[in-house]
Amino acid sequence: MSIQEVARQAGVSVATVSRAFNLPDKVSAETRERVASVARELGYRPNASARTLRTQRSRVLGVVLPTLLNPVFAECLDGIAHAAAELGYSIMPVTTDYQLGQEERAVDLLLSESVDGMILVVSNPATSIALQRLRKAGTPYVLAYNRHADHPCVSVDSELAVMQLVTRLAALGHREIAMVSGQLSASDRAQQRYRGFLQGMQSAGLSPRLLEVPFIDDAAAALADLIHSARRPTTLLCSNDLLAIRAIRAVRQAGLRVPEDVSVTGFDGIALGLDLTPMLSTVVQPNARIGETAVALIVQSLIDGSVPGADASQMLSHSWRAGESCGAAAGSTS
Amino acid sequence: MSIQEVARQAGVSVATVSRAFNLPDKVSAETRERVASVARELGYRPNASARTLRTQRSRVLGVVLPTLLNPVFAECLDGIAHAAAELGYSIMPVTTDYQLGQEERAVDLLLSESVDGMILVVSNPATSIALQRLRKAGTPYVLAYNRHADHPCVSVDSELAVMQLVTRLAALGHREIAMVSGQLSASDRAQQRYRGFLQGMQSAGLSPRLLEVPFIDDAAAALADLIHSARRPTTLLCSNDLLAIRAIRAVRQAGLRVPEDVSVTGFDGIALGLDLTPMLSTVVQPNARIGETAVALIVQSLIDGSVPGADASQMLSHSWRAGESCGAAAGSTS
DNA sequence: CTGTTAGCGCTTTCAT
DNA sequence: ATGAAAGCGCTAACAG
Repeated sequence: MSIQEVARQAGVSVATVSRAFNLPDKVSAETRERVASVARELGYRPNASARTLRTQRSRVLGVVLPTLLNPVFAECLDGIAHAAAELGYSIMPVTTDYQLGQEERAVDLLLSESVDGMILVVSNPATSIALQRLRKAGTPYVLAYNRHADHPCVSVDSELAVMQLVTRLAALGHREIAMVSGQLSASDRAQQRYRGFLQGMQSAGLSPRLLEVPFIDDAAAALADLIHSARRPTTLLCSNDLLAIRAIRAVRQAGLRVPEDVSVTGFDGIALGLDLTPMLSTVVQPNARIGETAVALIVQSLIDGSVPGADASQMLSHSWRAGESCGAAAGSTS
Repeated sequence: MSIQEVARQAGVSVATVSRAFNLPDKVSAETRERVASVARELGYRPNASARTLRTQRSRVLGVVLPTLLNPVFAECLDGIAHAAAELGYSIMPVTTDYQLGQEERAVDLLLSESVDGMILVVSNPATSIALQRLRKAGTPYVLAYNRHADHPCVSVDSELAVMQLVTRLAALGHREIAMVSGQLSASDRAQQRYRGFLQGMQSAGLSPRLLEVPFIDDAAAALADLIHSARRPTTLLCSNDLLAIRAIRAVRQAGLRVPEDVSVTGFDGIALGLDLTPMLSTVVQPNARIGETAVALIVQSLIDGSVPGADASQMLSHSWRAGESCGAAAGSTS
């Protein structure tokens, strides 16, 4: 079912059929309707590859993200999908499973697919080879969750958010606060959150402790050790919600209560946290809006014919969900 | 950066460049390497649209699913993404937000994009207009989670799974079992699960109760009512994990314990359920494998040059995750 | 083993 | 308002 066939059956040229769809007012009403009706009858669907080849625009946005198994990214992708659909774009997501090599493969793949732009969540913008190649290619791109002075990024101020959180915890009487994080070297987000933790603890005059859990599957055991350690933390400040949920379980498995014995906080604001008992106390990122904003940035640049620069970066505001997994420090009078 | 440029710089014809990449053994080693090195230098990337237009194969699989906000579908899409990547395919997902109209739009869009095949989760295969159109178009497709005699489906035997679950509950002394479901008319899965419930209850000689929650946001209130009703159920058998998680919260908000006072069971087997406390007792579907299997079916048909028929349907095995949210009936001696 | 060439379906000047 | 024709980048006969 090509445009040729429609043209033939409608008794017009292919150019007219094309115009009837793309530049309706350059075609007489009569012709336009005849073409439309023939097209409908034949079930004609314009061929996107041909259009892409001819116009050099695909109306597809590439998305590179670590995994769909973490609801943070699923929520973000959902936001991307909606915003893209709204603006007439399709999306082509590629997961990297947190593997650097996959980032490059993903970018190459998407460049081959002639995507008009890319949204990516990389491990570390400062060192990403994929990003260098992408920039050289000249395809518009925006980073999500990442934060770096040389690239356009949509993110939240993680550092500030964690500092505020530490302040809040200190006010609740917590003095033994341990941060629980995935591998710090694995992502700039983790590092930013950790920096915020260090600063916050310093401001509060508290000494920081860190539990780094390189492999997520070891989290339970590592957490158990921490909970049973000599100076048991009164708060487990987790670097993300998934970790926090595991931490809550670890605390309870140890026979302790959350938040009465140990407070647990998360970071991400995944929707599921709202339905847990105790409701997850966490720093909420506007995940869907991060995705939507990234799409808006890309599409705007497509309209302008520009490429988003670092100055296009947007810092979206985070918020605190009080939840129920965080309370006053045990034995505190506050 | 086109194949022309590479050809020119390498001093060969475009055909030879094309061969060097796609049919390496039809080209002398020397030429092949020269082409490869020129291509590398120039950062040449074959244009997928041109190839698609020429070969009539895009190596893209379309995916139509309700939402990415439910981890079930995110897990399935993750499986699809991995299997597709493994086989050299890209994916183009479209979400429908459970809206019938969106299913048609999604299918049309993906047909326009010349996807080689589609994997879809529709509301109801029996009545789906999108499916009719898709079949007429002749593009290979496979349904996931859906189940229907006229279409190729990858699913689990939901009916059986719920029957088995009821039997298990009855053995634990539960007699007041209420099923909690989303809108039954909204999906064939919900209906199948409900049928399994009815059959199981009948076999056990128990009288079924149903709480249908049309709008998920009303779940909390509706569940609270049910829990405070005259004959409080000893088990809330939920139609999916998200509902079960909300149910657990509702029970606790009512000042009751799970599972001591009320047992709660789910259906789906989302990974997060493992980390909850109590760990979610649920019917586990192999979500990633459902996606992988669907991909395998499509790709096989692409190789065969066939279109998967209903006889290609696969029923994957489910399992029961005992978890901790389901226990013996209160006051039961078993 | 390599080159020439047609054409996939579409948009877009340039004419008329 | 409409048509003719070129060409986007690639692959696959076909010829040599």
